[in-house]
Amino acid sequence: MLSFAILELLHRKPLSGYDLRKRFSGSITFFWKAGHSQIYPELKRMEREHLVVSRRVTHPYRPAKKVYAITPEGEEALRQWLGEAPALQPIKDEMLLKCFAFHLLEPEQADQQLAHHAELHERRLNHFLETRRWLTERHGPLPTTRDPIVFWNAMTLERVIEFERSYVEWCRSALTLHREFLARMTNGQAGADAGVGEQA
Amino acid sequence: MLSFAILELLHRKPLSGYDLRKRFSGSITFFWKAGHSQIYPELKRMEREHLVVSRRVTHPYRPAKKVYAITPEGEEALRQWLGEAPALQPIKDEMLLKCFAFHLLEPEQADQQLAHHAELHERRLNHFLETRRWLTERHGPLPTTRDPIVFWNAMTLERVIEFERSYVEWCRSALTLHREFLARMTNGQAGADAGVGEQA
DNA sequence: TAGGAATAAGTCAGAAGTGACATAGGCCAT
DNA sequence: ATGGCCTATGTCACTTCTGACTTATTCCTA
Repeated sequence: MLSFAILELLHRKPLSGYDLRKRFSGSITFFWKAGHSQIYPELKRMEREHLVVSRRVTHPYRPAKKVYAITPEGEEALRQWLGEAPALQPIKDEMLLKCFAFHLLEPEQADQQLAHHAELHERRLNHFLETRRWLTERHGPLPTTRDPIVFWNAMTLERVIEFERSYVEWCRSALTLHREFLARMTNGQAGADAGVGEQA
Repeated sequence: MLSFAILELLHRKPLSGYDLRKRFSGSITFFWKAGHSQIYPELKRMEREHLVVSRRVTHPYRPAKKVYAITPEGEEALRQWLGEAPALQPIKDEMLLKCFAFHLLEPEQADQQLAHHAELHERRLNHFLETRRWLTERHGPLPTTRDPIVFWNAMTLERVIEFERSYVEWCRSALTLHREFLARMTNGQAGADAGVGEQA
């Protein structure tokens, strides 16, 4: 999988391992991330398999770098992979796993965690919104682009923005519902089903 | 991480490896999944570390099973983990990675993939909605529960339902926008910026 | 009576991913 | 001149995860 992400980036423009590393912890992080300890060995493997070629580039006052470019074979592999329908991603979310177990925690601690997580996602949301602003400034209003690359970039961005937006919303609504739940518990402590009767 | 998911389930009720495996490919799949080749060794490791204890249970007409139960040490570990704030999950989604590269594909192929993916997520959404119906039938309308376990179960479910809903919506809107994009391309082929003028 | 499904428990090789460690030159500020 | 940051490339040990293979019993159906 990582190899295809690399191929896609190299298809746009030849890059060094260092450049790739910056992308995988920067703009591309929306949908894929990788550390440099994964990238360098992967590039070597890909060169062995002729998907990419490297060229040594020396710079008067910088360490030499190896700039990788995609080969026709690499492009072929990329297109082939693109044609296959991806399977559903399994959802793996530590926060949800914890949420599932929150009944073991003091209610205030659960609230605290929800509030904190809302903040984390909101921060990432703002980052994505900024990226969108930046994209719009460079390429004009996105619904009118004529560049397929910009178009699909924008579509990808929309998805992660929507993801973060709905996550933040969920945290907030869970907080509200939890407070209501607690109020229900302290109000009519006696009858186990009092709340149901009141609502009906 | 897997160990905490296991501890949480064992806290509810002692289970065999086989039972756990069913949960990790069934109801619990919303937010965590694991194969049995992960579960069995993990249980052994956890028993070595005294987080769980196993008891051999023989059954007249079934293979013998090992039923695992959480220990006080295990519960302590679970509570401690629960108290720590989880970090943001990195988003890793093969579909989004492909979407980012769709400019390399024939437009019809991109449409096909989006439509197919919408269907996959819709199917999962329907599955979650059914789970919610089932939960409501058993425990009454969720906003009025008095059981913390049911409450947090419901909250977790709400999140994954919202996730799937927004994913399906995104697929559909991307499809629509893509068709508009293509129309814009074939309409005013000549001027590179004709579309912008028309919109303004 | 043969085969399939469900119950039950594993192993193992390999891929993927993480975090720490290692090295090295140049730039800039204190 | 010393320390910290940026460029630049790597290794290594470890954990996690995946998919395939293995074994055994019982129950039901064709």
